[in-house]
Amino acid sequence: MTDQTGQAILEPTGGSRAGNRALSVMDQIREAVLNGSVAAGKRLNEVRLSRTLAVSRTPVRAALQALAGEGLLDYAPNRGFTVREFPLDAIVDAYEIRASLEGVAARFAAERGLSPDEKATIERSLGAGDRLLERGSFEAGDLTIYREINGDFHDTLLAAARNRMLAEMIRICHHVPVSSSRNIVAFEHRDVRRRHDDHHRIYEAVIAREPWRAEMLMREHVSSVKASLVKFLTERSRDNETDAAAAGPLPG
Amino acid sequence: MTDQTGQAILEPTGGSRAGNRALSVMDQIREAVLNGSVAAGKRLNEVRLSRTLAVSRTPVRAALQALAGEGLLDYAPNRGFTVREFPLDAIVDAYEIRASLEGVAARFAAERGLSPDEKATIERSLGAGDRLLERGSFEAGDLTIYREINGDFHDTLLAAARNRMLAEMIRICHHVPVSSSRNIVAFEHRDVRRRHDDHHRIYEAVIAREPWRAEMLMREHVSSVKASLVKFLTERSRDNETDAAAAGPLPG
DNA sequence: TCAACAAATATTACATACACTTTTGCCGCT
DNA sequence: AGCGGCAAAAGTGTATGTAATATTTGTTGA
Repeated sequence: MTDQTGQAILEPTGGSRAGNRALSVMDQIREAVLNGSVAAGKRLNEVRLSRTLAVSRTPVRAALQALAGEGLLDYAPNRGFTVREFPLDAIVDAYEIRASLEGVAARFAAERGLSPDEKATIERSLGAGDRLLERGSFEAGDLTIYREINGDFHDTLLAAARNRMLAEMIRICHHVPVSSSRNIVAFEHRDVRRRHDDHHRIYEAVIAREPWRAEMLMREHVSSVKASLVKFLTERSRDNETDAAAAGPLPG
Repeated sequence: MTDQTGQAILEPTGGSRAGNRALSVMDQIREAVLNGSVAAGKRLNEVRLSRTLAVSRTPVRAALQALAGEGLLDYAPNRGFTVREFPLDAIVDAYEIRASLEGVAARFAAERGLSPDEKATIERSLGAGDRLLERGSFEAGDLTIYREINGDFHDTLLAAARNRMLAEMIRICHHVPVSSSRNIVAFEHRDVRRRHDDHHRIYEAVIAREPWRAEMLMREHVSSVKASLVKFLTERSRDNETDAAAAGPLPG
């Protein structure tokens, strides 16, 4: 068992969050888990992690406990923490859950109304998307840009829902390893255009204060992303003949 | 500031979970938070807790971390953990979120089907409820019994959904302080009867493999519980003229 | 060759000491 | 009195040692 793989990716950098090594360590471990550099099911060794990250075991333990709370790790008494397994089923289900939750968020936003700032941000996002899609085809980097635009739209609407529990749950859905949106870039222009149209309609429903229509549209919107993902994953697993359980990270 | 209140409720008992003080401490603190014996917004002092519970700070910190992960506590660097505030709005929203999530769970259960054991459990729950409701009025303790019946129904359907993330999120919704179902017992016979009828219909939809109907029925079902809660809370806050922010625990 | 058991090793659980940050409260000043 | 600043106190963050538990390794006997 040469299990020194993976954990070498983690580097003893000071980390971004000053004044709290536990949080910094937490970010680094989460990053390593999300981008797949530590394999699912793998046991995370405290002392090795602390050596690798050049801190003591205490902040490492704190980080592991917090990440278990986020649902990224499993904990078993006297056996420590392991990277949680996310079979393909669970990943697809996570989209379904997210669709439902973001639907509620859209409904809340439509009920509660948007602040001027939020309106401005969303309208900027919609305009930027329109301009990006005008050309009819994508150039290099365009998908990365659209991902940002897409994130602004969803984040702002979620903020307008004004509910912390909802925000945290949706965040958890986003933090599913492998399926994490940043790993998915291989979408076609037509798909993106249709989703951007969805954004327009959702925003109209929110502005028109039509909560249930907003919810329904948002649900359908996220569900369609799920459908694209499934299509992408099945095609990919047909191409390279690895196992279909979505073990490895997707191509960036 | 006489802030030694509340924490005196916690006792240095060995705790139920053997072999792991952190988990035992976690259970005790959660209990204290859920039943309202430590007030919302209050700061949880590590050293005092460790003295009260007769353990060192290490398992206390672990427990606090985990509870923060459950969403019951807030954490701020260098300032420790505080009991999270749940304004009435957030409590009501939590029911809305739960309605959406349990709806998805019912859909999944209808798609995936129930095991023979699960069918048996649910049918037992339905039968027990029928018998309890036959008399037309409640006696002392009947509501407690029905709470158990109700719990069996929902738990079993959730298990049949076969999705861990969903189960954890719904569990979080259940663990909202004050609103925690065990604190709510003041429901009328007619309400319970109607909800039990809901259970029958939901089960029929699940057995008939009608996922979307099951989802819709479950959503409506949980939403109606929310409505009852709102009615109950507003009436209560009209009676005793304390603040309407639902600060104290509800009468058992 | 394999199973069962025991010693050795590895790893986590807990306690505690020290470092650093925040809060408290006192004091002198205006 | 009210305010600013400094020092003491309290509290959290981190490191590390020890105890308890799990895992591996090695040995023995069938």
